[in-house]
Amino acid sequence: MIFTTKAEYGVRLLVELGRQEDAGPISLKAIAEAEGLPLAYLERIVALLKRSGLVESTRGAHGGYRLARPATEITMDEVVLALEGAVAPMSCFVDDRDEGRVLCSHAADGHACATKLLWTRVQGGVIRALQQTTLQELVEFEPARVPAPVFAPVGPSLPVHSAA
Amino acid sequence: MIFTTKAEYGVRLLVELGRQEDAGPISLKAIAEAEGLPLAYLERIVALLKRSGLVESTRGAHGGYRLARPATEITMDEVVLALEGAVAPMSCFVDDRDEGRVLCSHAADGHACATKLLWTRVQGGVIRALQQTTLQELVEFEPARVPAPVFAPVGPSLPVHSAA
DNA sequence: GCTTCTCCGACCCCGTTGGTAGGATTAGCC
DNA sequence: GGCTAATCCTACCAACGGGGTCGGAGAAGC
Repeated sequence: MIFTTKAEYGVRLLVELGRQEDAGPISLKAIAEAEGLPLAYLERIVALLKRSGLVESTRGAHGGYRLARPATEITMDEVVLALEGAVAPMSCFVDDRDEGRVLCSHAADGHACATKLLWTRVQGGVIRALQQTTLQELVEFEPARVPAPVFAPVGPSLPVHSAA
Repeated sequence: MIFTTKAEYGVRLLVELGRQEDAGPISLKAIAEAEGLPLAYLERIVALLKRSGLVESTRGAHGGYRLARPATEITMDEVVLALEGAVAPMSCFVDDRDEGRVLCSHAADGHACATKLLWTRVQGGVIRALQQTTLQELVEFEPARVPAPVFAPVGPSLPVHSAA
């Protein structure tokens, strides 16, 4: 599993905010009820989004959350980064920003382990997919409770399937 | 984290086998020592590879493992599938092969949740990366203890770092 | 001052991961 | 036939992180 429920819930939360972008602040309680998610858990999730500057909050009665930027300018790589921390295929990838070298624990003597090539490609694929998706797209994908079209592939046709 | 150590160790094991493709069967003990991995754990991992028909074994003295097919014909999506099970971005993606519909737990009423679009794209990116990488490539990437080339980044520059 | 919110930390359950232990089976070799 | 080197197989275990709850403290509207 690539992502945890933090990413799932967080994205759904943002979609909900994006759907009513110019209404006032929306309370977590409303979102929790609309999406059927546990309120207390959402609190912790939205804190991550706030810390990353993706949402803003108003405290007190009639307070709530709103997007800090228009939905068209929020890409999913920021979102997932805020929610999950790094998007890394392996634990040895967590901190790979030292002059572009990716360190693997077992490759400390300067030679790159073969798996690095693979994980790097995978990571590239994930990040590219995230960067190319904006919050606005997701909002438009499911504007309300309209029965969705038979899932017409938006974007490029995706050969998605476990090969099994 | 996308993959666990099972994938990591399993791939390294296969690379080791691919590196000596036409020698006789190679014992796990030799691989464990060469790669610095726990033997008992490798046993369980290689069992997964065998079950999927990626390696063959010879029991008894001077026995060991060898690739069931040439390294050029082994793609990483098979390998990862064998080692990790399905490659799914979210738990609701585990079994998505019923006439192309992806089921999310909370979207049982026929409407697709917005996040599905995102997870589908991500999954596509991962699977594409895995399919396009063969074992042979990895073997050639690190044929021996030669210091690796400076590792040109695949894809766009990666803003990968933990924000936490 | 009450209510409705956001905020924040502590806590807890539980499945999975990573790894070990110990043995049973198979097969080459003297 | 025995010894030994290997695969096999099952059970067990500790640690960690994910997922979630609880209780309460601040902030702001009415």
